[in-house]
Amino acid sequence: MSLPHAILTALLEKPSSGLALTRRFDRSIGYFWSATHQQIYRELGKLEQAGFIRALPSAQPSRGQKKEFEVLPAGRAELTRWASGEQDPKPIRDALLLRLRASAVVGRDGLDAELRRHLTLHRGQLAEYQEIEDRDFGAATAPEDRLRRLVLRAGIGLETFWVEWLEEALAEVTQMEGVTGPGDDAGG
Amino acid sequence: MSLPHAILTALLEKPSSGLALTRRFDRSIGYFWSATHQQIYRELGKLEQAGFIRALPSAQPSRGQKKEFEVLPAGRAELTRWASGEQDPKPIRDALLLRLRASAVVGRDGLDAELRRHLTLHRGQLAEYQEIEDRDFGAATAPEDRLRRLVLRAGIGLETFWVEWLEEALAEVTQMEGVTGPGDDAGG
DNA sequence: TTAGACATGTAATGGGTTACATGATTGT
DNA sequence: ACAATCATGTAACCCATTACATGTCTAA
Repeated sequence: MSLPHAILTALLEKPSSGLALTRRFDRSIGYFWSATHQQIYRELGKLEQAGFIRALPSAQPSRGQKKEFEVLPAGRAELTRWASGEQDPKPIRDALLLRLRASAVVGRDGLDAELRRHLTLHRGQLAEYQEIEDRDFGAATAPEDRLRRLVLRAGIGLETFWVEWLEEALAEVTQMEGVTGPGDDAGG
Repeated sequence: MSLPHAILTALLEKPSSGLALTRRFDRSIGYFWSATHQQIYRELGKLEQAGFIRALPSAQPSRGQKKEFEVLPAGRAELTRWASGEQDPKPIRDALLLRLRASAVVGRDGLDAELRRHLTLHRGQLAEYQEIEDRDFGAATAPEDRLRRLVLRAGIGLETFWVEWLEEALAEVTQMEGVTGPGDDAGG
């Protein structure tokens, strides 16, 4: 149950409309918690019902009209409660690793191309993060900035890990080239 | 749509009953794709319907009776197709990072305790992985073993990243101690 | 014959994804 | 008038999670 809290955080940082939130979830917040506009609108409705947020008085309540939300004290309290509680980390759930394990059984056809593709994607993401760090956190000292920088550095660390691991994986798979494996149809 | 393929992979490695699969998802496979027994039973039903797997003839079809499954050629073909296709990596979705960002807005109460708790959990998981690597992959040379080792090394790399990042985060947060931040109720 | 472990399954709920629908605003 | 874009919203489907239900086997 993190999406409502992601939205509360975003709205505390800056009151916004549903579409503006969607845009922000495509940028900074989406870097560690993605969401589509449908999820966001549905959740905004629930949060309003629960009394955690309200539409800014200026906004007309009609379809197609912009409608901005702000967080109410109850919403801030709920976010504080959630942020200060306990929550176990979720186990890894990664399809590429699963496909690697499957490749060990049914053969490595197309595997190195896919690894190369992922390597390119992760290098791009890493470059994007590093650009943000250089631009926005040159000499951050305020506590909020330090925490936000920590979050960004997690993204950088994760992408760095993937780049290094993919390079290692490619080296291994390339080395196996020509070697008979199950399902490769090279050895019966 | 990875769970059915995870099950096909597991069944190709060794035909099993639903409960036996559940056990294996708690160990090796679950290290990168977790699933509960309910998910597994439901998916086994679908896979059987689709003609990808079948119950071993020996198994009686009654409730409470063990029922073992094996993969049919169509199932192997489907797994091959899936493993050799393209699939983009999913964006990061991590509640702890979200809570850190929320802490930047509502205050850091209880944050360092939670970071310490996560650090302990990740250190434990890392030790478990390294034990498996030492025990099972002392001098692996077969292609399948190399791929399985690569998967394990991804787990090790990820846990290593988290341990290092959490240490960095703890140092930062400890350094902020006593410094006024939003919602800390130390500065109004 | 009862308790406990083994084994499979149903039901309810909620989140995530995709496709589609509707209205408002702006520029030409 | 028209098209494009902005903006909000509905509907359907699937997956994941949790709680619960049912039957079998084994051994005290």
